[in-house]
Order: sequence, then structure tokens, then C-alpha cells
Amino acid sequence: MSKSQLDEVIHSFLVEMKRGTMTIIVLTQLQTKQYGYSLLTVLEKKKTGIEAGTLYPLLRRLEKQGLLQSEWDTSESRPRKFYQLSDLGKEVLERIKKEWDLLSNQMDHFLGEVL
Amino acid sequence: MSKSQLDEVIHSFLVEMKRGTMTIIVLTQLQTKQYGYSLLTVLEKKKTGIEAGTLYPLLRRLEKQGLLQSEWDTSESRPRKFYQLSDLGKEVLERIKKEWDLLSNQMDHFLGEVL
DNA sequence: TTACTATAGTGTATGTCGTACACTATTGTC
DNA sequence: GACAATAGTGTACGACATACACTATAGTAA
Repeated sequence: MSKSQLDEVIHSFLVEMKRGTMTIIVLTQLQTKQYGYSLLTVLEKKKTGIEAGTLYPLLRRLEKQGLLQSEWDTSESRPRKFYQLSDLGKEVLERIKKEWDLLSNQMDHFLGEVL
Repeated sequence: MSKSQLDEVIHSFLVEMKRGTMTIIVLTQLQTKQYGYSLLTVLEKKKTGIEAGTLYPLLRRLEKQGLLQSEWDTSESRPRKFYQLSDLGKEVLERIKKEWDLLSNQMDHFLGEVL
């Protein structure tokens, strides 16, 4: 089979894996207050592969779900929207950490069977 | 905030996390030949939470993608559809194992920052 | 013999979220 | 003045797990 078919399947797999993990990553980074563009550069440096077109809608979605709260800072020359975990967001992050550990152990169990 | 709101968010998160991980699990289990209903009971015992309505379409989708191959066994009283990894499937599983390790390490890094 | 469960599978609409753009605005730098 | 960097909004699309409906029949118990 072709190399590109393999790469295509792997790429699709990675896209699907990001569903869920993107939320985890963003929640961990917003335990302390941070604005969108700053978070974007941090996540780019950490090689998450996230783009602006993905991050900003995700921030808004998480805020809509009540996990984040935001406030505008217009004191600088450029207005910036700062985000931070809400109380619900903090609880969700605690639970997600536990769920991730369970899932990760399960995946390690299954992948331990790979010949 | 309500307990059920927290549970709802966690549930949604787990659903998203299954995208991707379900494929991994099924591929690991079909390194050796197995039929659908048997695989279903194995995965139920291993607490993956997968249902028949999810597994059978996934098996067909993976076969369509060329990762699995199947053959009918009609020698028993009941016809059974056996599945097994294709050559592409084996390569994909090797690559996915590596990608999972990278992703898992990255998640552990981020979750290590949880206060 | 009948009724029910277990065994085995097919088909499909829906909701969710990352992707991939288009778009806007303006500050800062050369 | 032109361009890049800084900062953000809006939205259509594709992929996949979910959640059913549906089919068929062998095996078991009464």
C-alpha cells in the first residue's frame, strides 16, 4: 500500500485524538489568567499543532459551556481578552485529570498487546 | 454549579476521547482473527463501554479504510464474520502506538501542571 | 410446541468539535 | 507608506461515536 495512504490514516487519527485533548490542554493553561494570542504562542511553542482558527472558537465554546470566564483588558494599546478557569472549570479539570489517568492506563494495557 | 452539569461535561469529554481510542483498541484486538460478536463481549468485559451499535459500524468502516479484512465462516450453525488486520492495518497500528506515546507524554506534561 | 433469550449482524440520522478558511482592525516596524 | 505582527470574530464542512431501528435464527426453558 502507498506511503501516503498510511500518512493519511495517521493524520486522521491524530485529528480525532485532538478532540478531547485540546480541551484538556487549554484548561490546564488557564488555571492562571491569560489572553488568547498569548496562549496561542505558548501552545505553538509547546508543539501542540493548534492554529488560531481552532483556538479562538474553542475558547469561546469553553466559556459558553461555563468552564472559562473572560474579561477585556483595554488598558494597553491593544485590547486583549483574558480567560481563566471558572469554578466549574476547576472541578472539570480535576475530574478530567482522573479520567485521563484511567483512559491512559487502559490504552497502555491494550497497546501492551501490540506484537 | 450543579453536579449534573459537571457529569454532563465529563460525559461529553469521554465521548470525544473515544474518537480515536476506539480505533486503537479494535486494531490491537484484531492482530489475531476474531469475529464481531466475540470481540464485542471481550471489549465489554474489559470495560471499554462500547456498544454493538458502535462496534459493528466501526468494523465496517475500518475494513473500508483498508485496515481490516474480513471473511465469512458459515461452517458453524451460525454464520460469523471474522476480522483481522490487513498489512496496512499492521503498519498503522505500529505508527499509532508511537503517536500515542508522544501524545500521552504531552498530556502528562500538561496535566503535571494541574494545581 | 411456544415464548423468550442469546447470538450475530446491517443500516442510518444526529450531534459534536477540530479544521480551514474568510474576514476585521490596528499597532509597530522598516 | 507598506507590510508584518498582534489580536480577534464568524462559519461551513468532514469525520466518527452514539443511539437507535431493524433483521434473522439457534438454543433453552417451560
